[in-house]
Amino acid sequence: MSARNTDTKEEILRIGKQLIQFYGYNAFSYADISRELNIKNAAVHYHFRGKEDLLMALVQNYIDNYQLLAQQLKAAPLKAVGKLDKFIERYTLLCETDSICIIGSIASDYNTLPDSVKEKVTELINLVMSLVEQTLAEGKRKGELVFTETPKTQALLIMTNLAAGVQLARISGKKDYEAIRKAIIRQVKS
Amino acid sequence: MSARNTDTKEEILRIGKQLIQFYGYNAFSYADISRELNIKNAAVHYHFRGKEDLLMALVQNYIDNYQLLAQQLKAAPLKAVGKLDKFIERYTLLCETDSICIIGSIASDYNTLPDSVKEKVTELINLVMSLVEQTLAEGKRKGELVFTETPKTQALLIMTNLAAGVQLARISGKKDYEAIRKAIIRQVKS
DNA sequence: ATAATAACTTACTAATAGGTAAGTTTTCCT
DNA sequence: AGGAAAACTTACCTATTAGTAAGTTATTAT
Repeated sequence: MSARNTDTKEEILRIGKQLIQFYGYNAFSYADISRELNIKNAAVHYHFRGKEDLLMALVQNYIDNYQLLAQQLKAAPLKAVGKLDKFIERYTLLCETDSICIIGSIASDYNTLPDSVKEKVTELINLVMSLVEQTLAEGKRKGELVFTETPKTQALLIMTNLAAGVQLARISGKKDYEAIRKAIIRQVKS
Repeated sequence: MSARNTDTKEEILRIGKQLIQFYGYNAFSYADISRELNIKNAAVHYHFRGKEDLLMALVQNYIDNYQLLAQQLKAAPLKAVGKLDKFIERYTLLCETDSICIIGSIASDYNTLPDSVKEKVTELINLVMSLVEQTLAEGKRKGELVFTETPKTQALLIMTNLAAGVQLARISGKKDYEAIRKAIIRQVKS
């Protein structure tokens, strides 16, 4: 309750995030959100004019979040493998709640989305990709990581392993995800 | 078969396949199918009682198709890389129509599906995974392929690269997919 | 030729979707 | 204390969804 509750907006984003990662964008409704928060449907529309706006805000939220992670990793006294681990950990957490990453979720519904969202998603992907790529490049330069592909390509391989890894885990179990996770590290370490 | 049209059922499956790979399971309706085929909504229900039954048939269709591919590859006078290429080619084709693989599409909507479908999808994944795994194992045994992971893990890596590769291509373009495709081959060749 | 049946169409449901306009309550600011 | 503005609720609306029952037309088998 904002004038009743100060953070309904953030709560909506929180639930929205959960729903899109668990069910997918086209499989949840404003009713799902309002039910969960014990508010009315129109209250959700008050904070986010339409579903498109909610998704937009959600993607922006992820952008902010990954920008923060990028900063933290830059400042952190961690080796490249440690930084990579920090990144991978996010996917491991998703996996534990049978959720998938928002990029994969949105990619699957991509052809049903308005252009505005598509552009924001491109922004998110570019950010995430360059974060991984730079971590890999830096690690290689410092001799902490070893791989033969370009950092960009290696980043693509890792990202796709993770994104589809959490998707696969839903169906064939978490062991497969764990095998993937360990293999990713092995491929750039050694 | 059909009084008016002999292959309406197969046409429905064809369109259904396209729709699920382009829009996703929760984003298409029987109306989309009937519009495309110039038949009425109820005609689709005549052939497939409900959307669940259609999806079920669709997944079974893929199972049949991959079983056929498995047989063809077994009989084909191809080296392991060639067999792998045949497999990868399917994803490359998907990519060209901005479509994604059915496994990734279903994985994204997985938590909205009935148990019956979930089981069939597991069957499909097991089939596809073992096809790749066996191709890799055989290639390694014959000295045609070189990789350090177990065939099972290497198959997981390749499958996730491809599944998420076509998803990513929707957003960030086909060049990224091509980079992934080439890297997959490099990783097991030489 | 006809009866059975397969393949439909017509004409409906009931439920849910996303969304809006107008009114009400709460909080904030002066 | 008294607005103004923010944060809602109430009460709708229209479109679409999956789905069904009953009737119609075409095909097939006898």
